[in-house]
Amino acid sequence: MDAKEILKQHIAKTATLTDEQFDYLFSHFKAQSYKKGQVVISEGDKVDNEYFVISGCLKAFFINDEIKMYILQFAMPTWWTSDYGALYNHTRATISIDCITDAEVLCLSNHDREKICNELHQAEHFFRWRTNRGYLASQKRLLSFMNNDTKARYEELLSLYPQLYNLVPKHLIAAYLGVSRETLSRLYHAHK
Amino acid sequence: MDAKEILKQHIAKTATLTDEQFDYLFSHFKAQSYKKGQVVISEGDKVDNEYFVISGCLKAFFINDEIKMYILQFAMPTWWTSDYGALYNHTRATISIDCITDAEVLCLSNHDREKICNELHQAEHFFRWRTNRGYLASQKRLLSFMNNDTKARYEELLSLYPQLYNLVPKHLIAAYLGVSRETLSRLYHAHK
DNA sequence: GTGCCTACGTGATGTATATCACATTCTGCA
DNA sequence: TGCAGAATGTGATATACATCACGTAGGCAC
Repeated sequence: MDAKEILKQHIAKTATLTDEQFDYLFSHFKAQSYKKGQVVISEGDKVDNEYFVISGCLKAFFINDEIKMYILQFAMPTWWTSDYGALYNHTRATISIDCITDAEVLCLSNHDREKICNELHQAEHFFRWRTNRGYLASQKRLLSFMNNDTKARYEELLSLYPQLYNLVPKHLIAAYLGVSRETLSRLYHAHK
Repeated sequence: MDAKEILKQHIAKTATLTDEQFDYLFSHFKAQSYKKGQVVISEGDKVDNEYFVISGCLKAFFINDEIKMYILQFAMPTWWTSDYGALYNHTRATISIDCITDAEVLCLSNHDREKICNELHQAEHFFRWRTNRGYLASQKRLLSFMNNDTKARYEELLSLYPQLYNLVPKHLIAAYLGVSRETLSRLYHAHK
């Protein structure tokens, strides 16, 4: 299945577009390939695009003053990613994004998204629901952070995304869970 | 300023509606008054409405198996609140909402929101941006949780909402920060 | 193959915070 | 006004986790 078809089916779950409308929408996306390790958005950058993942795995992360990294999102196929704070508010990036594996994405500029949302009611409908789901996921993760200990969050992550365990190095999983790599290692080996 | 005018100005910041369109939108809201301590949504309830706060302060919270409470949101005037997971997915409430002070709200049913979004492109635009902002706030709080210690999060909360300090009991602030009330008390008295 | 860099494991130690227990102060209201 | 319950302060102890230090194993360049 090619990128266009993947996006089409993804959107069809939420919004009803004619083929012509989808073709018009799709004409604003730009395909892009990245190699493992390549940087998509770097802290301080001007942010113009958001990215729809076709294949591979990216990470969106924040680096604090003590050079500690926190991972906000592992972006897998059919996920959207960007520094949305910077994108929506036209500020410089505080979040960086790079590729954990080789990856193919479709880029959509902020300007074009707003233009299309304005032109096509159903596109606006789609993007409203996409954000709804992101909001719910974010709130769920926040609750999990407050309520569960590290071990429970680790098991929750792996049961949700079993492919992550073999795909990404453990210190990145630790950075997602917000614990040190040492603690994660001990947790993993402690219980059988 | 009455409830209708407050909602009108709130929406006008994001979307352009004619007076007729706004009147039509507003006709779907239902005004409601609550007393301090009154429950709006209780865990296990069927959730049909979301709430736009006109006056007062509500809290949206989660109670875990060990009867510990975590506060997801203090809902202040011009904020929206509900158990959005239950509302969007038509499941039973896992989040409860009650009133910290006497409060006035405008209720909007999920059914009516979707109907209006379908009928009025600008309404869909408004709700997309409302959720965008909620998503960004949630992500920011998640990052703050991972990156900052309790004291920094406490100061961040009070600098963002100074009125909270006198409005809500400290054990609720602790439940928002995700620490015990004892720790919050010690933190507060430790530094000067 | 040699050497280097990255990932990963593991022990020792320090620290922030939870938890339990109890004292004190505040507040609504009968 | 006085009282009960809620809110808050504070000490003692336990614990999860960070941090530092060091060791090992695997992949890749040359």
